[in-house]
Amino acid sequence: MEFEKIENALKKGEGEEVRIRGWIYRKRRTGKLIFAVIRDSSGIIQTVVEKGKVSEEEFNDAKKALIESSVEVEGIIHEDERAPGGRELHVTKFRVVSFAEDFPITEHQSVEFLLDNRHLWLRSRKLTEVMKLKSEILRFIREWFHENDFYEVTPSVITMNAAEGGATVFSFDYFGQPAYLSQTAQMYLEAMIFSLERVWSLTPSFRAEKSRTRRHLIEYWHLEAEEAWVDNKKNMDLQEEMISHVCRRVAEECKPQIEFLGRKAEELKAIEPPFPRIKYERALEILREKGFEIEWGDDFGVPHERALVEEEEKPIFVTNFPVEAKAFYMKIAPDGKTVECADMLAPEGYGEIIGGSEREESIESMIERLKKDGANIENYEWYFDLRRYGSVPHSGFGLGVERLVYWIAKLDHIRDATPFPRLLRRAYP
RNA sequence: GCCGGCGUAGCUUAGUCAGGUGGAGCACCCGGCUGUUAACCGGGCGGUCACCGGUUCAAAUCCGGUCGCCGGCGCCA
Repeated sequence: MEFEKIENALKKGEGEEVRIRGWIYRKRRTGKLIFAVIRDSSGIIQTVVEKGKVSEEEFNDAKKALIESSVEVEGIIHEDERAPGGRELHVTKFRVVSFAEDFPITEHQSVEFLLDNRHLWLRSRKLTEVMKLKSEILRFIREWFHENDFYEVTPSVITMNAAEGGATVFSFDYFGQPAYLSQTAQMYLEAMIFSLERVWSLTPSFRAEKSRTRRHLIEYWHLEAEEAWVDNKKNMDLQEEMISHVCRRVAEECKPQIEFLGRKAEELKAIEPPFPRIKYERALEILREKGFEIEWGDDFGVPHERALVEEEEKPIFVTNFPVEAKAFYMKIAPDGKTVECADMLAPEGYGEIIGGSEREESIESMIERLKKDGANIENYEWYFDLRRYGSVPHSGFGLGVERLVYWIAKLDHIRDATPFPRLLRRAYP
């Protein structure tokens, strides 16, 4: 007999024989009966081991086996209202594959202890559901790019460019030369649009900033796209279509995962184009009406973003930030003061999930802004070549995958959107 | 980097204000129970009170310092 996934075993009828394998999730004993709840990747089922119905040795093994012991179990499915879920497995054969030692995680846990034991806490229901959801979100993202004529490309994560803005980078010795861990693949993607026109990539990105917030990871999965012949408006159209596609597909296919996590499928179904678009200037007015003291030129902090989206049900775009608040590669707008950029802020106060812009084509304008930042112009020569040989209008955007998961899964901290979070004070396990 | 909080058994904690032999629940072990749902009942095992120094007859407790973690801000996706 083949092993059955627990999900399927639970669908079998009264009296049917099944064989499952997994880990002991909970165990209760009462005299001659042992109730062992078994979990595998698909779900959990209560098994009943009764003295006399299995060999003496098997009964004793079942008695001894602690939580998280791995087991193979055969038995008969019975409907019983006393069982969680109304169905259980009456065991005829109980084999312990490996006896677990005392499992350190018990009913009361602190954040610190769970992070120290992340490798074990990944077995919890919550993280299991989040990891399944993340896998599906990535699948839907890939689905959308494929349907919209994008090529998936694989840029390098090791770079000589100390990258954008003033963001801090991790540096290391590359056979005697200084090199850095990438913060963005954007410039490499820009190079590739001249052959592939529409490209996207999924890479790890690294930020050495000492950020201590619930929405920052030191290492995160960065999804970036770059599109030839596309301006900032069309760029926003693409972003809202992609996000809406992912939300709709999650609502359709991941209902058990999201509802376990407290996110209603209807809330995600309601996410569809168009998303509200407001200019930075208008956002300033809204913030001032809400009592913030904020000057033209200031970038938004967490409280500002939260205030802009706390009452929204869909994500919003904030466009046309002041030139001095954004990176050198963003195209300067006709007004001369702002850039053709757009930040997508997730609703319910979750804040920025995407940053995008139309790219500057004037080499002079970029050099001027890079000099203001004190950057070494020589490092950008190859990038300027992209403007020298048949430049075209183009735009792109970058999305923090964990931020998307954080919002969709309604998490209270981004660390739970990734299996082994790298945080300011933690890179173990 | 700044501000705040916390650190007592494997885990979660009481005790710290007001110095005087560190208690409990969970986990684990032993025993009991033929329908448990975080099972229950009885017993047992388990402590460098984060670390270093000081005050005191006496420090988990008071004082000084160090380290670690958490939360918020700043910075950023």
